[in-house]
Amino acid sequence: MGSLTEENYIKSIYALSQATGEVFVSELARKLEVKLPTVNSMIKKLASKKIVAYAPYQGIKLTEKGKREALGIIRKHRLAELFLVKVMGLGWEEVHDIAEQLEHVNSTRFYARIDELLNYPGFDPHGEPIPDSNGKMQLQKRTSLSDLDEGEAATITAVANDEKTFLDHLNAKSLQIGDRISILKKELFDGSITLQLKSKKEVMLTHQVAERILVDTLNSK
Amino acid sequence: MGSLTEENYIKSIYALSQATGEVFVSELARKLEVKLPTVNSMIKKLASKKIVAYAPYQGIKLTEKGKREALGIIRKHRLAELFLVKVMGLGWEEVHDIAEQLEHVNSTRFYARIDELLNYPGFDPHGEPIPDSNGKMQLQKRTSLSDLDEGEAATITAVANDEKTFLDHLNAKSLQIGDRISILKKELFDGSITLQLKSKKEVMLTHQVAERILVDTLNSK
DNA sequence: ATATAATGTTAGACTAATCTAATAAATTAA
DNA sequence: TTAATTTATTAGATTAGTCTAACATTATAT
Ligand SMILES: [Mn+2]
Ligand SMILES: [Mn+2]
Ligand SMILES: [Mn+2]
Ligand SMILES: [Mn+2]
Repeated sequence: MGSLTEENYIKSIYALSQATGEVFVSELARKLEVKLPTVNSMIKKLASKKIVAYAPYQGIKLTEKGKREALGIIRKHRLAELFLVKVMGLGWEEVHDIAEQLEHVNSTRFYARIDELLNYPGFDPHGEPIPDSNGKMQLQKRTSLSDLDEGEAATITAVANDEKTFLDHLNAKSLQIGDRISILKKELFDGSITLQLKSKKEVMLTHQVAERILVDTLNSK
Repeated sequence: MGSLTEENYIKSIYALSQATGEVFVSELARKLEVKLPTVNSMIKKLASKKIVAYAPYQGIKLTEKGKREALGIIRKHRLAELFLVKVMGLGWEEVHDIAEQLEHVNSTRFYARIDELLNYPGFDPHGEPIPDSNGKMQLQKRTSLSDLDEGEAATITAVANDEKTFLDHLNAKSLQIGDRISILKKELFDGSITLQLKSKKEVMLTHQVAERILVDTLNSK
């Protein structure tokens, strides 16, 4: 087990690499809100621990060991979030910050029990897959709501952002995971979208918001 | 809020001061398993933050501010322990180490919710009083089982030690908080004690163990 | 009352994690 | 293909928390 700081680097490298595969020192510095030389020296340390592969001026890549560590932390984060919602009755908009702390708790027993109480869940409150204890997670299509065309229908499966301000916004528009929606209108000018909910209510979303909502277009009725 | 390290110093100072009022640098060093100069410099820092009062070669005393901080941490520790037992179904012998980590979680919401789910409990799974959000806790008599005489009866109200090995020992002897017991025999030679449980079963305890069991002698029928 | 033991302090060094300033390499644009 | 820009590295400093070695103070025991 590394330090809390190391864990946060590993988690961020994993998150950034999901898109591209490789991560640059500058990206990581931006994400972690530290300066470049700070990241540079931490990366050297993680490289010496065989958690990342790194050669100067090349990108950073997690090793298998690094990936395993990352998935372990992500597993704890997501289990914690679901536990906070399902067992403790907190809102999906307020659990991320607490999970940022709980993900560093070192106790197999604690997390095994959470997993058990939740009946080995596959997804967190934001629709993100929860890695199992071997790091395997269920696949999911991640189509952005902003990529749908007028007339199309879909089910909200996840959100690409855990921040309170974003989720408060969705709460205000009464959008939740699992909701069936259809696209009434898509503005060419600014990409904003008008949806119809199952309740027949109409909601307008800016492109910024829509692109962070992930949907499944299978008519899973 | 101080750092995790500072919080651990504050908690230990509080614990040690419960008996004596004043705490010596050496005691604290022993408890925290660090060397004297380490404590010396940390104490200077805590003094500059007005968390302790300290003059060289005198004892360390928590200020009001320090006491408030200490009680806040103890509150979180004990709420966490009870939550782990009552809501998560863990054993009283395995919760202390997890609570050592959870006590540093910084989230009013998390702890308010635990408090609420447990219905504002007064005591933790080891019988220790839980400070309320103002730092007030219920008084309790703390008579040690080793101070009772032959023939006396009492109810186990608390244990003076949270460690797994000790609690595993009590589990093996089937002793629990709330159990009514009576003293059958007290050996003068080594202070060991033989008890009778309500189930009529007899158990022998060494002095070492008996002195860590706290009882209430009121014949609370 | 002095020696011995126990306890506490100071000085100086180390590691982890951070920073700023200076420099170097790689990329992009003119 | 040189210049400008972006990106990364090195050097050196800082803070938190720890250590060892040397010294100082206080308490205790002849
Ligand atoms: Mn999250
Ligand atoms: Mn999430
Ligand atoms: Mn405890
Ligand atoms: Mn306890």
